[in-house]
Amino acid sequence: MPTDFQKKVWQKIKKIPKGKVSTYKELAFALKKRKAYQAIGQAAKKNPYWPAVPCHRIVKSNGEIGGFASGSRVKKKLLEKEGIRFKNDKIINFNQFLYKL
DNA sequence: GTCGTGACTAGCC
DNA sequence: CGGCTAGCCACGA
Repeated sequence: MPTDFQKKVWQKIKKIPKGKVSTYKELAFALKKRKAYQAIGQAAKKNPYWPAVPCHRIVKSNGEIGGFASGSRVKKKLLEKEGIRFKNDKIINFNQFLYKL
């Protein structure tokens, strides 16, 4: 049973257009709880609607992929498929792909 | 009700 | 620039 918080988080994530990414921080800020970035991660992890909810478009604020329940390798692959380039586990031109809410 | 954990971030050394 | 610490939020035990 999803909580309101999680639903809000997923709702935000779903708004991220293809080929773009967002950060936990931005998401938290959009939810009026800028310090809940870790809670965002909790919601993503418990996300039952994957991959309906593109939680793979959420990355760390420094441009790294971060973690991923199904494996960061898959996450990277999905993002690359959408046109995002990686340098090891960091996004190249991260700011360019960043989708600000 | 309290404690520990986590897909985190910012600050300090 | 790399490593460690503290702080914040939601969730499960």
